[in-house]
Amino acid sequence: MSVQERKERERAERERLIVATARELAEQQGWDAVTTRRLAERIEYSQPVLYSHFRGKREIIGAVALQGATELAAAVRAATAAVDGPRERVAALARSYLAFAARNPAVYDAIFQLDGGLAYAQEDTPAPLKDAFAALLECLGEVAGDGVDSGLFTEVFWASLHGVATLTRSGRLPPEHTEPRVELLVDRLAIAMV
Amino acid sequence: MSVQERKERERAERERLIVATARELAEQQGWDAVTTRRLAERIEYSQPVLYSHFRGKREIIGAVALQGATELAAAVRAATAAVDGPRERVAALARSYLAFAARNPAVYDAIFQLDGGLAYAQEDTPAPLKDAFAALLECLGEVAGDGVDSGLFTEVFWASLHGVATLTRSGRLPPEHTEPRVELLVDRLAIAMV
DNA sequence: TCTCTTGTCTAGCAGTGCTAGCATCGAATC
DNA sequence: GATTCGATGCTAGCACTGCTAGACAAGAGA
Repeated sequence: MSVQERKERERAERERLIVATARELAEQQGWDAVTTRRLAERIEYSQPVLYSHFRGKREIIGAVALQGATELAAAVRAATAAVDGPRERVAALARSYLAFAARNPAVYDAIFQLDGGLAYAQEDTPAPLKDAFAALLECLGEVAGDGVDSGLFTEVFWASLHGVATLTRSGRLPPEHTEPRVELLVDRLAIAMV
Repeated sequence: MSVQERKERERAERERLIVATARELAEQQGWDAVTTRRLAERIEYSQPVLYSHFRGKREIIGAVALQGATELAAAVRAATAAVDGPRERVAALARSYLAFAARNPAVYDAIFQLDGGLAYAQEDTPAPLKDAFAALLECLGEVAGDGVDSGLFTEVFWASLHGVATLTRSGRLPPEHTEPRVELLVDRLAIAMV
């Protein structure tokens, strides 16, 4: 019994190591550099060990995405919690979202650009993803404005942030004017109700 | 002299064939399926021929992107030209943009997601890309509102559309409510001046 | 007709994700 | 303590990727 428990513990520990290493490697050199060979070498096991934990590279990306979604939700909640006034709260949300994307580009890609084999916007969507959307909704719901569904509003605001984040990072938007872009988005989209 | 001209003509024709075939293959089976071997087979030449026209796969993607940007600019201009009123013009622009992205997903990716080795938002940005942005600016500039730079406004509106387009296609946004999302974006962002 | 450039092909490199099958280690039994 | 035997990680290899060196043939010009 105790032997089996120890083995399971060690297995779980190794799985964490794989995910952490994949994430680290992706942030350092991009997802293209995360090959099964390199990853296996870094965790000091052979390639087939990876496949005893994950079905393939896609699932590893998915695992990083779930971890990242949890952190993104926490970051957004932390950034908005102490802010007074709906307008300023939304501005804080936008800034923290873009800061997360800029600081963790590989993780952001895992969540929102790459195929990690995860279900989005469905019943069987993993909890961390649902919760990340919920974190946005909590703050954005109060500025949707009369007659506008808070879910729809959250989707649109989120999509706008996503567009700014991805276009900026790929060099399609010059990075200088991010702050006025955020101001414009918040001023126009958010309707602070009394 | 005439011989050389004929050869140049044939070369240019083959280059068009490569780009068209790459695009077709990408739309049919996704960019992952566009391998140099498959592409070479489809154009009925060997792989090295591709490298006598382009430095590599990246440049082929870039060529598809430039072609697509030209078409996108034309589509947006065609959709907005005959529409009366700034508000409705902007709505037409948004719908035509999203329709282009939905109808040509591989081309859209080549322009806005993949690395085609092109310079964006700089002096040496290729003309088709500059012109596509100009097409957006022509229409969006008139609804930027007082005191807001039309370039900045165009960037933000474009980023929002880009977010909706990409998140919808990757399944992260449910595809059903695209129209109300567009309505919301247009109503909130665009300020129709008198 | 012969030469020589130009252009295309075959073959191969180093890398990718993934897997079959062998070897070894260690827990459980006698 | 010796022995079985299942779990587990390894080596080696598959079919594929982007890309390139070098052989070879076709055709223009003398």
